[in-house]
Amino acid sequence: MGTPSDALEVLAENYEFIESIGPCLGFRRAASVLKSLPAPLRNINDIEGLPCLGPETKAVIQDIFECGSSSKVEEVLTDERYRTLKIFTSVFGVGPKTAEKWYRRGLRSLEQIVSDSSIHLNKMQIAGFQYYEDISKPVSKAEAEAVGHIIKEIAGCFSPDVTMTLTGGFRRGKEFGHDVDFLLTVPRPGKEDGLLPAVIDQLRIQGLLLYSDFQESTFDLSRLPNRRFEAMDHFQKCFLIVKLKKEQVVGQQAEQRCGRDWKAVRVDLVAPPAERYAFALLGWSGSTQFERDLRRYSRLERNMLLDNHALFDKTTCFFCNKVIHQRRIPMARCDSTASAMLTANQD
DNA sequence: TGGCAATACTG
DNA sequence: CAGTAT
DNA sequence: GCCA
Repeated sequence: MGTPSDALEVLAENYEFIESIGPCLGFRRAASVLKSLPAPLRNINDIEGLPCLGPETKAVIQDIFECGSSSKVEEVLTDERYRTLKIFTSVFGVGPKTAEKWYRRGLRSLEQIVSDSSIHLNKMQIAGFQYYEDISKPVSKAEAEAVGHIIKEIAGCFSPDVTMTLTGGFRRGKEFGHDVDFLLTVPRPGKEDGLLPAVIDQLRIQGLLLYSDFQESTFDLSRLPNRRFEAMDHFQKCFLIVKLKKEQVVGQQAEQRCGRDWKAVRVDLVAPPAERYAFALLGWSGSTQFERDLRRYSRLERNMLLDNHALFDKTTCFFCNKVIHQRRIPMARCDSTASAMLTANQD
């Protein structure tokens, strides 16, 4: 669409495709700032005083106000290379490098890719093509909740006191997403270890598991400036594609005769130790741009290192653990607080 | 003019 | 290590 | 591309 932030995102994506990371980030931040505004821009003067909006982004926004579109953006949108890379990178497992490689070989469509026997796809890309129709469609909130019921049911069998939280875009209030993210925790320390393998096994047994990539991620504290805690923390996650039966989705009729009664959905599950829940929640709530800016702010402005597990103070060489005594803060207030200094937590 | 989030897995 | 994922 |  023709909103200024969409236009800036197009330019950001184009710079990503030509592997020009700087301008890409510049346009991404600018787009995020516009989305963080309480009300849409009325005219070009409204950008006065906003961060991350310099001469280049201003010109684009001005063009949109004056002409209804920006010629630079329109040019990108009609560019064959941009259009092709956009299609290629829309496949799960295909990034800018692979897309570029295919483009250079003269390939222009997904049909050409799948029918080219000299192309060797990895496991992720095979799943990406196999379920492309489904997983490239947006996931509705109702679908996300239906997936939630399935996972919660299974996880509850493993451990009745499991808690499950919908994160990602849906936690930020979005009505649609490209995947569904859940955080799972059990109060008993160490008990979370077997959780995801058990969930994955059960999904497989029920015939609902279409793709699974399980990751045992180890958080190595000894790598930090502080070598006093030699502890290793871990933190499991998995990237899945699951079969969601349409009858499980509230307010949706299984359409008979023509076609399947299910849809493939991308699902990410994360199982941190209860003690790490706050950091995991922060890290998995997004948006991508918000997470980047938060980490950059931690490091550059506060001399701290933030990741999905912890916040480390480089000045005192201590981990900041106060925040694990969680307070319930509405997302909206988190966002506005943070976006006062950072760019926004919107997509 | 340098720097742009940070980390884990696959092949 | 390069590439993709989050 | 924007900023420190």
